[in-house]
Amino acid sequence: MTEQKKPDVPPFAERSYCGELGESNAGKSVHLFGWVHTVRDLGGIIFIHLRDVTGTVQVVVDAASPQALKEAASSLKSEFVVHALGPVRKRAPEAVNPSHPTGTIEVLAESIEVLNDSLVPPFPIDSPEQPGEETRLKYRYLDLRRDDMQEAILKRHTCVQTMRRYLNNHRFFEIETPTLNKSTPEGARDFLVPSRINRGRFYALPQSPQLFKQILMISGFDRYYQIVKCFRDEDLRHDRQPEFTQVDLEFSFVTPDIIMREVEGLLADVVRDIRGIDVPCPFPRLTYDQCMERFGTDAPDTRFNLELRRLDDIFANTGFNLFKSALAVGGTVKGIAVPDNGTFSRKTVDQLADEIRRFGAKGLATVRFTGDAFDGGITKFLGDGEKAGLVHRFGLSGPMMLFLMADAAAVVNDSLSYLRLKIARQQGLIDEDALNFLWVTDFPLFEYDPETGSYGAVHHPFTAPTPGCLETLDHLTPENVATVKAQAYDVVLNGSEIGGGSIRIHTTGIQSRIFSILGISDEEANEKFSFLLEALRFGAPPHGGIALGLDRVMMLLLKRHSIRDVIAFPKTQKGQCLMSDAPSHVSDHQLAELSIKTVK
RNA sequence: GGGGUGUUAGCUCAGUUUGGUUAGAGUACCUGCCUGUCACGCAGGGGGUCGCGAGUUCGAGUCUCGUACACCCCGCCA
Repeated sequence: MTEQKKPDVPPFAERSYCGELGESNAGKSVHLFGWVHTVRDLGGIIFIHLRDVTGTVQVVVDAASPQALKEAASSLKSEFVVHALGPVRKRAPEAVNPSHPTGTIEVLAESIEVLNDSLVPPFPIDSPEQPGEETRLKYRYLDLRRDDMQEAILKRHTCVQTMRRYLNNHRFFEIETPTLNKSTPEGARDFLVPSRINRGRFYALPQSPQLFKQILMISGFDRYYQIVKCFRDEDLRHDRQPEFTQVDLEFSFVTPDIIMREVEGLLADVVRDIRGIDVPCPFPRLTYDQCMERFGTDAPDTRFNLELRRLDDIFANTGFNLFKSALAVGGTVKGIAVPDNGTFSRKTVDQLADEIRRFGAKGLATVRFTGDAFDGGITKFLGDGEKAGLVHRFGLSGPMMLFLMADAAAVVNDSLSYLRLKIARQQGLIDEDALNFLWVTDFPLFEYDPETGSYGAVHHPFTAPTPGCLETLDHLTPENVATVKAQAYDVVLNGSEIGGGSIRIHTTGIQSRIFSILGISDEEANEKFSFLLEALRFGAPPHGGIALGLDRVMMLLLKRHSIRDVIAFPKTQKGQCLMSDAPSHVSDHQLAELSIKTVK
């Protein structure tokens, strides 16, 4: 409507950013390009909050403005893309908004040009309230405009920049590995990609660049890293997507200790840049066996206590039949003691007992310690020696509620570790600002499957045993298998595994022995890993590495509840992208080219 | 493969226990008013396949069965 002469192309090169304006810019005329965040039309005066990637700033069209400008301003709607031009000015003291980063200034509009209009957005961009997951994923481009998503994506950028800087400074080389690779039946299910040129053959997307990074060590690039997508076709969880990002590291001439120190330095830098706090290094370390004993899990949350205590000895001669029979068949008795804050009614305890049935738990015994005596629950089954044992084992002094279980070790550990976390949350024992890193070391090398009578690799088949366990390999039994430890380590943050790695086998002799224990024949090994096995014969250096889950690290550092909230374009639990509608059907022509027929 | 929660206006949610008049609220949207707002305010207005499909019933948002989708969990994830 205005007759002002405008250049064909707005002066993008002279752009200023909304969120970077401050009192030091007062008097300067600025060109702003951004989205209309809010419009407040008071009649004679109109306030517009304009938003770009740096934040928002108030643009004001005051009563003295030309009528055309006032009309243009009052016709603005949410999410219109505009070019605003005008001088920055300090606000009057009574007009300052201290809760806003740019609240001390505003831009007095001299012109406002609509570069593009917008439909009414399906949900508000300016509200901290999140729409439903489905709506957010369908309109992901709008969801990503919201403040918390902008923060997540930008901090993720900061995180990878920090990591690259650290790794570059520590003599790591960033090297790419193939995405189209060979399928290996071990581990997770592969995503397959049909080959057009090679009819009937398939590539697999990498579950991790494991073999290639080992090959790079053999090639002499003695420190490698890659921030890389990995793919696993398994069911999704809040912390598992079919494609996810690993920070993948591999070192030559290395001990677990060297790797752990480097990862500690890397994560400490990231935490400093993302959260602005210093993480104490080195991180605490626990062995796998210690973890299972004290927490019932290999990824314990150490932000609170409520540790598990083994009670087998106390109940060795118990008259309580449930415990007696569990111990008789090789089970274990463990328990946790929780401050009794009066919330443990019969109903809440029954509810907890019900929740652990998913782990196979058949029951949950409780007993209350009042401060000087036991009361309720299984009190009547407890002898004096057992009572004294419990007081001593748990260090009971004040009122406590004891949760006791007798069952197979796995059931007891799964159930009690779940209860430990659940009760800690209920009682508010967890400091949500804390970042408790932990190394878990000395994992078992193998796991025994009684159903098939075979051994499997806990980490992967290239993991080196600890030197002291080599002899046991020659007479391995289901009884002593747990004593064979791997040079493998996980890094845990607040009860979530955020990374894991190992020292690799670098000689063919040991590798063959491991394959044979795993029931992998020479032919099979050659068919699957021949290039690695052959490469090991050409002067493979001692090497090892680790991979960190970038999505999980970001989720935890930003206190989000799902890795979906730190991934720009995540998939739903059924593996679909609600925005692009992947996966989709393809044409018969495409299938024919690939020599593929689908079955109903 | 299994268990659980949810699905009502564009969005966030009440209403479902105990079936019963025309299904509500906040917000967003539209119209008008408003000269310092920043969750602007005031007045008015439009907006519903109660996820979908069957069934029970005189009558279903509400009860039953099936089903779709989203989320959480078990299995799975070297």
